[in-house]
Amino acid sequence: MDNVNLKKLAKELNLAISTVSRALRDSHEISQETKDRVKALAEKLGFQPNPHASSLRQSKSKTIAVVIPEIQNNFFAQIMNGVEDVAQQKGYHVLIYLTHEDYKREKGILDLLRNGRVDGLMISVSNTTDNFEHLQAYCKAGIPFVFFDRVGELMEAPQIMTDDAEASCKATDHLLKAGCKRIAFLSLSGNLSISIRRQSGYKKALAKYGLGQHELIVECGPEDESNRQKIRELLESNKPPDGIFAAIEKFAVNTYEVCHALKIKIPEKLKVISYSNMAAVALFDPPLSTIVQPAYEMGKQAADTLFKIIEKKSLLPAEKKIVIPSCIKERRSTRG
Amino acid sequence: MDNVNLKKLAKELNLAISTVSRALRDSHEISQETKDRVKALAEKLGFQPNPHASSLRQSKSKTIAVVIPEIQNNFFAQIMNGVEDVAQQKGYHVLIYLTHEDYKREKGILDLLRNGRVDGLMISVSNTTDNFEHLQAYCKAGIPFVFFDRVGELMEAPQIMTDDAEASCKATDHLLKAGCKRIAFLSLSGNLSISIRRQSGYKKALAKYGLGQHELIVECGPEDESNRQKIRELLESNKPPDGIFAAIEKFAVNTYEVCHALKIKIPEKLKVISYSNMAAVALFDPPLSTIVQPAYEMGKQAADTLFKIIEKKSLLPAEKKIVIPSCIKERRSTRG
DNA sequence: CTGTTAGCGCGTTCAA
DNA sequence: TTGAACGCGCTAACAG
Repeated sequence: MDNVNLKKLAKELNLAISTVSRALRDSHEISQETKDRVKALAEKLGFQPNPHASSLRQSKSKTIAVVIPEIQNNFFAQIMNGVEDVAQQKGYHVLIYLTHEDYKREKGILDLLRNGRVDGLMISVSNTTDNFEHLQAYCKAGIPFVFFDRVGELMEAPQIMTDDAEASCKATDHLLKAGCKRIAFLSLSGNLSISIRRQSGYKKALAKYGLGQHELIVECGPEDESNRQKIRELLESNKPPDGIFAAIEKFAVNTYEVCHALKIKIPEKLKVISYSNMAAVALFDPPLSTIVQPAYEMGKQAADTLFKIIEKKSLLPAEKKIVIPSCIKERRSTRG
Repeated sequence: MDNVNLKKLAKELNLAISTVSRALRDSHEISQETKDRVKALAEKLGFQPNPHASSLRQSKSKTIAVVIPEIQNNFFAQIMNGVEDVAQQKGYHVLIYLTHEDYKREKGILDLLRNGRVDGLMISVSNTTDNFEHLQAYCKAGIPFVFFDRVGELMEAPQIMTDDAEASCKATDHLLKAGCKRIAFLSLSGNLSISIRRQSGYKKALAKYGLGQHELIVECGPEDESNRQKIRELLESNKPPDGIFAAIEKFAVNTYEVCHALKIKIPEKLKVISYSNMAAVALFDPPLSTIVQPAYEMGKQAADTLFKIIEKKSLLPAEKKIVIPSCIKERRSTRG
């Protein structure tokens, strides 16, 4: 079994447990010879210190948690990639939790993480989360945590996000320059700060062109069929839009599905642009113009920031709110 | 801080620590009145037992690990989804580790997991893994673990996989029926059992049509540019294939990229089918025919099986090797 | 340089 | 029905 522990090593070597412990941790107060003997045996028996014992002793778990709405979305997958890279390099372990956009689940998960299981956590909140009480507790207790992408703007915790308003403004501007007169914005329902910022960018661009009265916002959600229904109604109305800006990838896919079904030509009849991190959008019919978020980079930054807090390094004001720009990738779906 | 522990509760209530402990675990030897008092205070103070202490005490971590090659692949994302659902329901935590198809990394991760950090683990091995010594150790130690998809066929551990040979045979057959005479198979390099089984299905179908001498196997890897290079050479050779069967999604994407660049018409000049779990392939130009693996189901099954072992339930022989069928989704890329 | 001792917080004896 | 005491495996303070 796995009962190869310090006690066993100590007995085998006729040393005290603490000596073995120190030898393995390269303490300067142990002779080289002893170190060598200890390490040789540890290697031979494949010794691995029991993590729970050392966590208990040091109040340090060498583990962080990542709480995200879903994983079947390239954006969050890339985030995980970035986080895992940093964590693996730091010798940390990563717990993953999915909220499925459900506030209750999110709260339940956070409750479980309040007693030392992890040294810190990063979260992108669910779209049904409309209060932050479950997170306030962490703030007060001084437990390290950071927000990324879907942040709690009014909270003290560090936030890693993208320039949603600016990018959305540019995307809308791009549609307008491509000739659109009536642009619909497919928004993620709920009161997430990113939704609000993306909407505001959209509105700002319209206003700039004097089209403020043509705002057309459709709230979509996690269910494909319901989204398609809404989009179909929109496109079959007597004043259909000639451009669609989808706040998340899923809604662009739903739009394409409806257009294919209704034989609506993109970009001739309808131009489409969307937030998305999927590389394969370049192979869509037609290739989809996208706003690409630097997801991997965000994951890394979020992890780096979290580790800085964990290691009690003080954060500069500029490090408490990191905004990384997204970039627009123009493709055929918005060709003028 | 988080020092709300048994001791604190006990002091506050004028009870012994052990009494509080038992009350919270609903021991039958505690009076209802005491239980109520204890639970009320625990609730009020938001008590959460220290997980490291109980793990240490009970040699049970309530945590499992999932080791996968990458997360930025819909198949593995769906696997995670299935696993996480089961785990969350069972009150377990999920650690995620990415090997990036690197044997060394895989071995390093497994070494870290050998001493009680997790109660069990599931793994889909990297394609550079050609020996299973790092896993044999688990077998011998009797630590619960299961393989899924990329399994170690010769090992004792339970395996959850799909009918690779049959599905690949059917996919090749489908290409042949669509009129292909010369089909190339884009194989994942390395000696994974899934690669071998997928190849064998491909070969079997060719043999059935008396085309055994036309086998055309191209080994691809994780690097896009190198894959595109190989595919370009293949398609520009003097005897180019009229059908391509991609063993993994990535290679189909690479094929499409090359075809778009070379203006090779799919399906007129070249028919393409691929393993893939991406829903958006239906929006490709042209829509891509795919072999879809029941990834979410596999993740659930793998987790279920793992928990059965963890809970010391004996496994029926039929549960030690679970094969779930994939299904073929025909789309325009293979139209005859 | 090495050994002895004392907890970390919990669950589980054994006693009362 | 409750309490006192022990130990899971490890690290750190204190001796020598």
